[in-house]
Amino acid sequence: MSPLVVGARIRADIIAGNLEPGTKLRETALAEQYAVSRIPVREALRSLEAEGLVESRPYVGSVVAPSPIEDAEDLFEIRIVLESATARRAAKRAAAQADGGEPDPRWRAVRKEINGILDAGDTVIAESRFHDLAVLNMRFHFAIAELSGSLSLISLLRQISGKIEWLYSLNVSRRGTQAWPEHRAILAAVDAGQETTAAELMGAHVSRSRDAYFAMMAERAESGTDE
Amino acid sequence: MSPLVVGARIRADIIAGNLEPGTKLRETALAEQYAVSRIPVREALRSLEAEGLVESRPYVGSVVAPSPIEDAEDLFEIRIVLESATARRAAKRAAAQADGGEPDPRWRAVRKEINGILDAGDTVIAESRFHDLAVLNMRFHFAIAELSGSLSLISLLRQISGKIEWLYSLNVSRRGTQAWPEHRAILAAVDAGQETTAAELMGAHVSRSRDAYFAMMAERAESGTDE
DNA sequence: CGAGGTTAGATTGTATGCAATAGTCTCAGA
DNA sequence: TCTGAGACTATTGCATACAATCTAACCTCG
Repeated sequence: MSPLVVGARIRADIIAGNLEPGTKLRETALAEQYAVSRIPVREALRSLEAEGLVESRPYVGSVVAPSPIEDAEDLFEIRIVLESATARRAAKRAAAQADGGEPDPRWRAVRKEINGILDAGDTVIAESRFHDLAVLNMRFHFAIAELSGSLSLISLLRQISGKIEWLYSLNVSRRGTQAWPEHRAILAAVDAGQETTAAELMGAHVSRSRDAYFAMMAERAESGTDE
Repeated sequence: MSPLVVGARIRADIIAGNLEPGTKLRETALAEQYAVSRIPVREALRSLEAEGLVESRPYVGSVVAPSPIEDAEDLFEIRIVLESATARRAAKRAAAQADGGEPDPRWRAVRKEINGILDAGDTVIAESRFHDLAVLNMRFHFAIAELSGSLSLISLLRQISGKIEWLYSLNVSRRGTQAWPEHRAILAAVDAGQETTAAELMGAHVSRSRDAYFAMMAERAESGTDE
């Protein structure tokens, strides 16, 4: 087990629901579970605390934060604005590079990675592997954020997407299949340097994602088990 | 020197400009500077990394992140949506409590703290202590977020407000004096449980703050020294 | 003279052990 | 029986020590 990945494991356990909100996170227990010492565990907890996934109090300990279900609407609204911004900024940088601005070497690498993501998504859809599609979806959105060149926006996306992912964890959405092709349109606008178009497409894309989420929740609520 | 406060000290040094972007943050040096061991320093760096104030790479180290000046517009836009949400949610909870819902004991404490903040702001304005006003301003906005009862929104505000503060650090804005009375109007809407009014007032409030920021920047740009 | 490998130094990552604190349980007293 | 004070225990906070890794200088070889 790699030691720097402890944080990712705990985060995954929280998002997947293996660790329910309110669960006390004892450092020694986690250290033993992941076969490391308490030090990496503590650092992981600090990161998760900053992400809002756990709550910590000095000399008392850390507990899993309450689920963000109550905040779903607000989180989506913020995400719409945030991701519109990343798309707009990415388009702006694309245009700048086309005009012969400073040729960021990482740009081409990320841009190439996106092609791979999109192709992989097509394959995964053909094989109906929905969980993998969710991962690819996240990677696409983060890659666009990386193209924006703004560390601020990237770190905000990290924080908010963790919670959105948590929202979705209960039941995997099947919207991905229909929404996937929209990514290519967004990317085309980015490549063309069309800032407003890129922002609008991304905003609409995320907005539809939100609508699908709430439609799904409503359906779930009707179908009975509200526990 | 209290040891848990190391993170706050480093953050303050970054925001104040004592540590310029790109500066390498060596753990031993920081530990010596604050008279603690490397452990609390490392935990602080993890938090700052999650906040986007520091960039870290394994076995290489941490450097101060680039200033978010380029992202000012996007950050303000996100903040408008975010803080409108906190105000709306706070108003919603106020109405729920008035209707005899579960009486959160912390609510009254925070609500009382806000009164103190507002009064202190009046005093500070009378004495023209602008730096203290900026601190009180932050505390007001965080207190409203706390009334919203949403940990997700609070942690997002923490992250984004750190960057907004960084934006302002170069030259203290004087808008605070004019904007301060708006806080009472926002609070009144919250207390009355008027969700949409609270959200709109907060949105307009933050929006004017943004306008003031850009006006100030434009003025600075005209007045010559662009470095 | 340049390129590539190699070694030494510095820096980060982790483990162990001890100190400090909070929560709890017990027990005496009213 | 209830209340409060005090010690006890579990857990977190931190310092020291060692291992792993990166970077840069240097040396060798073409």
